[in-house]
Amino acid sequence: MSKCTVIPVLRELVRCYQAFERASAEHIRALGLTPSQFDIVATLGNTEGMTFKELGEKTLITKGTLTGVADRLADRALVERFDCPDDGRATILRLTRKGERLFQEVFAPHMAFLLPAFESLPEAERAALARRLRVLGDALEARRATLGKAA
Amino acid sequence: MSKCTVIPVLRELVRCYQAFERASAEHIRALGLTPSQFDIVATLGNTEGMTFKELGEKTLITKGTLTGVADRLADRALVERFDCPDDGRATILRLTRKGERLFQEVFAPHMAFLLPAFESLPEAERAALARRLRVLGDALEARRATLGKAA
DNA sequence: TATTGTTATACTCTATAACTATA
DNA sequence: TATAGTTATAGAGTATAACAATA
Repeated sequence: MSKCTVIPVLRELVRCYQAFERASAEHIRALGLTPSQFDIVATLGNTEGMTFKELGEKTLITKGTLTGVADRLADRALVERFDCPDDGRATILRLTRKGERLFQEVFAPHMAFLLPAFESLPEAERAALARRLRVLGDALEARRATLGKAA
Repeated sequence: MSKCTVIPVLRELVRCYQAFERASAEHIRALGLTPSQFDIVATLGNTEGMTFKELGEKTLITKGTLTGVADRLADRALVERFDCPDDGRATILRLTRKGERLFQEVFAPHMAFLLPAFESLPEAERAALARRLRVLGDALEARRATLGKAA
């Protein structure tokens, strides 16, 4: 019925995200990181580290792939593994000091670069946008959860 | 200064997009298409076809990669190439009848599946969301355009 | 000379399934 | 038995640069 108001939202969501991706891509590659590697570094930033399982859930990267991505970051001494004290099967991945430094050195300039774009919306509208994206995001996650149920 | 209202928008944008991606991924893979291939099919859907150049601009896929993705779709007879009448250098890619059929058979059910999630927002809010995403997307594109200028 | 698409290369990501070690 | 992470494999995507044909 109201498909006519769904398509525009979807189109703008994709377009807006892609614009963000595009604007970020050059910054990321300048660091010598792939998008997946950046995803990991960004997710680990400002945390004490987390298990591969958690990391996989947050980044949409499956565990087999994650091992390889983590290996490449570890080769560059940006992340390190250590045993999870709570569960002998689990491994925790966290940024090394070098990784922390990269994260800090990169994020501030990156946000500063993006900031003017976000200022195209007045503050109140930004808040409203965030709220609605959250509602829609929750609904999309709930919708997906129905997939496993009845197939 | 107002970084505190930027981060939430960014986080929700990413999360919402990823929720959409996740919800779509299983549908797409059920067709035996990769995300990039789906991207091409979706972009070509309801068009007369377009050049590789246009397709690359719309999908963020670089020309070298595009050749390979198009080849794999052509192997499955979902797309076909023909010479651009206006420019001897250009090649137009378009959906075959089989590709059109796939597009039609896939999009209606896919939208029908996603629809309930979008109905989590009343119609007026959906329209507002689309408008703000558009403003932000435009601003992000404009921001990116400044990159090439002063380096 | 510049542009369109292809080719070649080298690497990364990806899904999947089998494997290990813990639980 | 189930779960966390690794390994192995085969295919696909990716950036880049060199190339042919056309503008």
